Amino acid sequence: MGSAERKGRERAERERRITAAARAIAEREGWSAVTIRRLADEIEYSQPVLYSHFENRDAIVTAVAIEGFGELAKALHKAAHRSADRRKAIESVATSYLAFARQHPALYQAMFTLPTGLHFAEADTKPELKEGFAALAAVVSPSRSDVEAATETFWAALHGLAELERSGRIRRSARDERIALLVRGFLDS
Amino acid sequence: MGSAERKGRERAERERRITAAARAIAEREGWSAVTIRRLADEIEYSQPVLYSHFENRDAIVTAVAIEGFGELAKALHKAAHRSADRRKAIESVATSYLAFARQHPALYQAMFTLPTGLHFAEADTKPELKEGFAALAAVVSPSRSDVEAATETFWAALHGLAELERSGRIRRSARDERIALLVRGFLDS
DNA sequence: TACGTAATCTAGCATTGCTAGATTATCAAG
DNA sequence: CTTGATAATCTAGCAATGCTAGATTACGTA
Repeated sequence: MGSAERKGRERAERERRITAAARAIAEREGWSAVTIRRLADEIEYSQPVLYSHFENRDAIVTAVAIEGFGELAKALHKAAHRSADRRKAIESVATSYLAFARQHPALYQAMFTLPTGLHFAEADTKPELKEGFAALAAVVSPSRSDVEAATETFWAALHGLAELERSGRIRRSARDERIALLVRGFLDS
Repeated sequence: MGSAERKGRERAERERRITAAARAIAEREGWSAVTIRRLADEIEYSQPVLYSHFENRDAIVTAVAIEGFGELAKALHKAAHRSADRRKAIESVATSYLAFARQHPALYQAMFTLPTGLHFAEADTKPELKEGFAALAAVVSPSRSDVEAATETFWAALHGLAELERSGRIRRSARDERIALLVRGFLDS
């Protein structure tokens, strides 16, 4: 009687479709267009069904955000291994980070500026969240004693650049110049 | 017949009360508690009156944000002149910036993460927005040729630190250590 | 086949931003 | 002082939102 397993699979698949729809709509029309009714339409179920998968709307945003952290971690890991030269590796990671934020603005927004209740540097931190941090740490400066603080600072700089660029508060034209400055600041151990 | 002037003053005063109420409620209970009905109650007028002052809710947030940029600029200017030593000046500015973000979280949110349609580095940039940038620029490195890019990068780092700290994604305990790292990165011209 | 449970839906509540149209206050002209 | 036009303000309501109680249907089991 594998019907329970089948139901489980179908449930998981439906949940996947919910987050996928949320992400797609958000990326196309912004998060304010992601309404429960709209998602219900998209998956061809009634609204209450969504609440059997997620506690509330924010939980859907959170699910998308976690997905995003996984993808960002993968991208950063890849970028970190593109060169053996430390300077080039840092630069590659920085460029990748900013490209990720630029190419998935709604996803990035879910990860960092929408209320999700996701925390780091705490006991219940999800693995997806830790991996990205690890990829940054690996490239910052494996030798220095203050790896964690240095990684946090590097991450903050990248996040700030991503945010200020997205909101049109720093010049898009000077992106490379800023990356160069940032990388230089993190080179001299 | 100075009644027109009196009406103008009363109107301005009412507008001031609207933004003040919005800011106070936001700082106490978060921006989601700032509803038009609530503000109308607070100023003891009906809801439509608010729309004779602001086009919509976002415009009220924007007004508060501009107020915030003015105050931040003042704080940074003051911090920049606290020491003649460049290293100490930078450090003072960085510390002030982060303290400002920490002490007025809702205000800072209005300035940077809520949709306001405020831009920089553009023609219609408001003076309040430019002044803060100028205070940062003054301290970064008046000698180097790339002042603007350096200032943007410094600003981004500060903004990133403020945001990641607020959302609990970097350790509060390591704040000073991160500031030290940041300042060192921006010292060697 | 009948029953009990789980899955799903219909219908609705309260709250939101915003607005049309009615009502009241204001003030110059007669 | 009265009148009438204009400006200021309010009442009442719309459509959309997140969310949920209670009815209905589907489904596996005895």
